[in-house]
Amino acid sequence: MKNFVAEPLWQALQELHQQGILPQLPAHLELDRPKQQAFGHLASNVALLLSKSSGKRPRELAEAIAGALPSSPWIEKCELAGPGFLNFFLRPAAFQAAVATVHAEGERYGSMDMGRGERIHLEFVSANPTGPLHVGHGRGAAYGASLANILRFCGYEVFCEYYVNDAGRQMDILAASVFLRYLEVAGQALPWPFPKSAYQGEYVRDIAARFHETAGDVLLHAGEALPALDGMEDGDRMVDVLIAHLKLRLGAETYSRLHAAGLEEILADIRDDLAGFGVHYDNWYPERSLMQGGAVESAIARLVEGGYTYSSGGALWFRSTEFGDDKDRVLRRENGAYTYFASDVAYHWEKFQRGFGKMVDMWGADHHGYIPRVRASLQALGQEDSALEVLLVQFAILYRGEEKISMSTRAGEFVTLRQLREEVGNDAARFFYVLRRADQHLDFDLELATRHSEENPVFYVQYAHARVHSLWRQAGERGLSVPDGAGLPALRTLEDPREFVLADLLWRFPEQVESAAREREPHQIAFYLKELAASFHTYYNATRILVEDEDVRLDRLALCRAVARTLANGLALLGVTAPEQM
RNA sequence: GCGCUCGUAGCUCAGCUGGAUAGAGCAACUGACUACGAAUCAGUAGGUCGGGAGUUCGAAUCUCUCCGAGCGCGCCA
Repeated sequence: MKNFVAEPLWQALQELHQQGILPQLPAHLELDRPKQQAFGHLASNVALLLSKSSGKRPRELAEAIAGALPSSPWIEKCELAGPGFLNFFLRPAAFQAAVATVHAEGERYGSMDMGRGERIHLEFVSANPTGPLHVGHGRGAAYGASLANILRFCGYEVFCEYYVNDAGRQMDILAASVFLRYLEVAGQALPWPFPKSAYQGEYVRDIAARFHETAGDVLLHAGEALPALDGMEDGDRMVDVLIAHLKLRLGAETYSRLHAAGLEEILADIRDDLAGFGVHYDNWYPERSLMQGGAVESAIARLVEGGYTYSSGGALWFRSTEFGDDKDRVLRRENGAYTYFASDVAYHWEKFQRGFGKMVDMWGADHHGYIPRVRASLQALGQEDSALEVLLVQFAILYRGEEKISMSTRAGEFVTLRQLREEVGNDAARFFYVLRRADQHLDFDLELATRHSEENPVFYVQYAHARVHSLWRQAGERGLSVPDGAGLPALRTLEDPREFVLADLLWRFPEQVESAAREREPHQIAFYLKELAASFHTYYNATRILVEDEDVRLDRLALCRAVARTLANGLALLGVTAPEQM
């Protein structure tokens, strides 16, 4: 729609440029939608921007531009206003064209080819598989999946990946936790209370019980001489002692069986949970494969060859300070083990090797201090700084009424994503999650969400969609003719200002999608949908749609149907259903 | 202490690469169903955009500085 004005405006500017009145043309044209009706449908500030380089006063320049505008079937008039704004008023035909465009493009309305098939690697959630996903992870899932949909809609080829941290110490702690519960299941009492630094959740007990069913008592011997933990502080060292004991007593093979039992079961649960939430991945990337495939060694070898490393205190360090990081970072510890950072360097390098020139990572906001070092490593490995984009997602803060609920995975007192989905439903959860900018804290009040779920904005939007379909049902019952898509009405009768407001909003959808994609902000779609639904409800309450006059009726139905189509397209981007009845 | 993010109506939040009188939803108050779904709508009230200074035709938006909040600063992941 902006092209209706942008093209003639651009012609006028070029005309003045050739005449020598404008020494310089703007890099791009910006058209605003003024808040006040008196300022027209679209406004340009180009005269204000060009006044300096042309040495002319803004109003004088605006006048010249207005005079050079070619005539257009879409533009009613162009007025000068304020310090030098150009205010454009559109003809009804411009709005009527919106309805026809929506119907012509259907499910593809709002899509575009901005990305031109560019490949984007999108990594999100990637929670450690040490327990079920909680509501904080749900936010990342909803945000990432919606962003993937939006980017695909804009012509990008998006590859979604979940990075599985299956190699770290946290997994060892899980294995130890499962083992202790296993002893209890087998009827063997622990010589000390279950450690607080181990995973306490009920799910650990369940995994242990199933593991006992398949493995039997063959691991029991390792529980016979458990290390004395008396007097030891319940913390990292205590679990390390336990892990060391287990590895020694069980042997590598049996230990890895125990390790795998926990990992596989939890991972299966996470996959199932996300799939049920409408979140799909193209690949699940195990951290262990980096180790086993030698990717870590080769990435680090590259850093060493490039002269970006040094040894100190028996450890291998990366000079990340050369690329703006606060301090240098350890890649390989004194004990020879690689750090988590080392595998992350390898992981990002490996993504690049797979042909992804563009990587978008979504991390919890508490990881923001981690960005400079990863960015540094990519630069040291010769990649463009812009190759990696990190989006931070604040964790959701969960409330039950006034009471804040803590979400420590180890303590096991968290609300799972699965529980949330069951309580409020997928639609409400998906919509609610993207109703805020990702980098803002999200207060999620369970009591409100469960008790007053009908107050959730998602119902407001879905209701607007259902109302349109209700019109069709009504028309059918009364034997009235309805537009059938093939024979779209000419839309001559649409001329109510409220109809133009709606049509103008329909025009805005593609612009909003583009903006959401560019800024990586799905919440823009959610806000847009609320606005479109509100305008529709207003129109619906003020205007009778199913009137006797057939021309008017068909036009209004076509407009309503275009609204429903646009609502459905937008909801689909957010992974929310568009019901025809509620 | 250093770094990142943030501070907009009673509450929760929008505000598009600075644009013309700062918006929405809840909550409060007043109205609209013998009418296509009242899960809705119309209206009233509510803000020195944390304080101050600067940049310019023009600042919630950019810069600086204070105040306040959250997070991060490990040979953890």
